[in-house]
Amino acid sequence: MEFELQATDPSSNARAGLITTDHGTIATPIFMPVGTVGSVKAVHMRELKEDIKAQIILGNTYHLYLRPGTDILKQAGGLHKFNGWDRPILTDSGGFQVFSLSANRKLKEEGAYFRSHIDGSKHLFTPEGVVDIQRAIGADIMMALDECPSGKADYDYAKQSLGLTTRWLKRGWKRFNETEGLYGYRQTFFPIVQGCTYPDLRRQAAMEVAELGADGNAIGGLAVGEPAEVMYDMIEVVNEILPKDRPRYLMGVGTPANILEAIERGVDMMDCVMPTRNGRNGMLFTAHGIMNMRNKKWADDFSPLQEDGPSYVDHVYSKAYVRHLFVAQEILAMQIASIHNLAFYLWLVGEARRHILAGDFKPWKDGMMERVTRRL
RNA sequence: GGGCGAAUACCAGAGUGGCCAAAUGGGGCAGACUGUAAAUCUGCUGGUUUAUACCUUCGGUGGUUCGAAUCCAUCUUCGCCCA
Repeated sequence: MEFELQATDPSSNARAGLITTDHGTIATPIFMPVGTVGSVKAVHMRELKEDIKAQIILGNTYHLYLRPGTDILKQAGGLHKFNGWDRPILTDSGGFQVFSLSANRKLKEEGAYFRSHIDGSKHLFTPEGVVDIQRAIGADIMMALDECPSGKADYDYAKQSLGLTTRWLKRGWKRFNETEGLYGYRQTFFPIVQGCTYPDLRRQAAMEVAELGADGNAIGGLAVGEPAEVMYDMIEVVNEILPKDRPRYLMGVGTPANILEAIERGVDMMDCVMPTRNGRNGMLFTAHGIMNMRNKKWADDFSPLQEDGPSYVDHVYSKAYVRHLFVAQEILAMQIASIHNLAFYLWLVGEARRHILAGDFKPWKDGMMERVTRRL
């Protein structure tokens, strides 16, 4: 994987660049739709490409390991062949599941013991094993196994957790360098900076991560309960240290506003379930504000979903119709909402990139902030 | 014409003397959701600007009772059966 830094905004740390993988090029800053089990929920591959204009999607090690399992993925020839997506794929390591399924797990030095949410069976994720699984999945970018503590974790816990994450990182990095991809194309491995909301821990983690010299670096453990301002501060602290010539991936973020703030602070890649999950639950993000499609006020509003929206669903369907579909619990409601939200997210980062290249990102972003946070 | 049964909040439907402003489900309204155990979850849903408070409600009217959605009489409407 290569990264070319193309431009930096004159009045902020926002950057535009190009990531090249064996499955194609990614123009940054980029938002990556989440396709946990190998599917971006409610969205076809064709829609992802043609309507949403996704450049890279996520998969999840935890979910794919449990189902369909590495055996099937190997037989398929990797996830790209299995799900029909021939552009880049990034897989999360399952570190976040260790956090979000915390009721069912136990952390030990050797790895994370957990029970399957599907059938209750017992499993162990080690830093090495998770690399092996991601080799089987065939992700272009794989992630280190980490622990993602709550945004409210105290200092002692955060410090001890970071120690574990760092030791796991070294083991995973070693395994990555000792193995090769199974399907004839290159894979790369991103380490993850943890450290909760504590600047000294974040700095320490960022330095340890930077030392590895990986193709790209991730910032994890944010947007997990801490105030947004704290998250922004942590991004600044970490990005001062992470190398400028490698992409920076802020994991699991976020709202359109979060994304603009992160880009301003030098983040290049982001992912989040918000456009799809909240979309399925009736929430639409637009360039003019946020709409809850179940609200009665849309019942007789026959104007297009978003008149100047980037996706065909914005023009074909009216607000009143989409509200009707949500109220009637029609599957189409979720498809439309997911396509709309993802297309908007991709439009947003595309505009950010355009303005970075043009040198006027900061004023554009400042103007957008009020618009994307407004409640319609 | 006769007999039997039923009428409860937006809908369906419990409740058959006080703990009933009235279960439950649906519907409606609002909120939450950030590396997806989520087409999920939470609240509200007679009125009174707050309420362990008061007021108005269980087809209509009139009774019995300290007290009625619940008992009695009668009327109305609907359903079923007989003619």
